[in-house]
Amino acid sequence: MSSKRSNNSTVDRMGRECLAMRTRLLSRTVTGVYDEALRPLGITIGQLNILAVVAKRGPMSQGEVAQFLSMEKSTMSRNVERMRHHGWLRDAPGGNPGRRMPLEVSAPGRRMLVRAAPRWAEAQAEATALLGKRGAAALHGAADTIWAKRAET
Amino acid sequence: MSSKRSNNSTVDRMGRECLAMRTRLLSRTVTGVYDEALRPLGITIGQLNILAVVAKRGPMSQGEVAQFLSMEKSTMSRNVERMRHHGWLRDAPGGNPGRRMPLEVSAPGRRMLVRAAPRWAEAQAEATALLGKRGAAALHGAADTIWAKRAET
DNA sequence: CCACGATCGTTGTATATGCAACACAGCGAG
DNA sequence: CTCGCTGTGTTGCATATACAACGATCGTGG
Repeated sequence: MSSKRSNNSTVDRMGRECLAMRTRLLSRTVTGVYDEALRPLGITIGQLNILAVVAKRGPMSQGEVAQFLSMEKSTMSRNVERMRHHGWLRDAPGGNPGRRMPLEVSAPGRRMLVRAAPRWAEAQAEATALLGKRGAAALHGAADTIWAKRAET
Repeated sequence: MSSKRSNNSTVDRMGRECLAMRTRLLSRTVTGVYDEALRPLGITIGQLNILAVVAKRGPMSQGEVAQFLSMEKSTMSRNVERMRHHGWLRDAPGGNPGRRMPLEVSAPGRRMLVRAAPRWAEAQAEATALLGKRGAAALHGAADTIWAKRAET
């Protein structure tokens, strides 16, 4: 009977304290804020992040972008495919097929960055307000912790 | 020229401070910890959360579960469909077709909860270690904040 | 020169997520 | 009673994510 009670309390904790449930709630909510702000431009926040990274750091292969953002290479592959079709990314000179293919931001991609910047800033402000300044700061800290641990590998 | 510099610095912030990028990194990482622990059982952390909620709170419609977990009704619909096929959830008596259909956890569902409980606890401990106790606590707080705001609506 | 291993990117399959449109049943106004 | 509204769930479509298997290429050892 005590084991049954113990099981029940674990089930209770699963429905109330689960960190996966909570991180996913945060991710859904925050992503929604940005995607709603960016929807008129036809770009998602994930794609905008990739665009900003490549714009800032210069030509890099999609594998390097994936490692920098801690994303799966297959997710990155499909994102790059869509962004190529939109004309925001293109091959940079210097790549060999089957080998590392450096990417760079094209002129339409730079225009998109310029148009998206104010909307991103609004969304960032809204998300910060939603989480509270303390919550937002804590989230930055937690992400930095993860980032550092993933960089070790 | 100052406007150009201002644009560049916004692009820089987009690639470094974006809250969506960070919440999604956290979500991917933490979800991976749980899903890896649960993979031998053939259940995902999202489905386990639903199972735990229904087990704890008794028969409820999928709409109620969706509202409780702040999930889209379509996401819930497809999850419930899969969980029905696995035999973990079934219709509870008292529903009318086209109207609210209460769900309950079946015997196989309860067995799954029992088998998953220790693995969930391990994953919870691993995720807490990954985030650090302070990070985990901050994440709980941030999720509570969001939860409260979503409940208002 | 060739076979092997390492690296990089793609593709198949499955789940998660969101928005929009739809189907369906009950309820209330006229 | 019928029409239209509301609440509930499903489905179409698109993106995000992960894992596994594959294909292509380069470098190296033989």
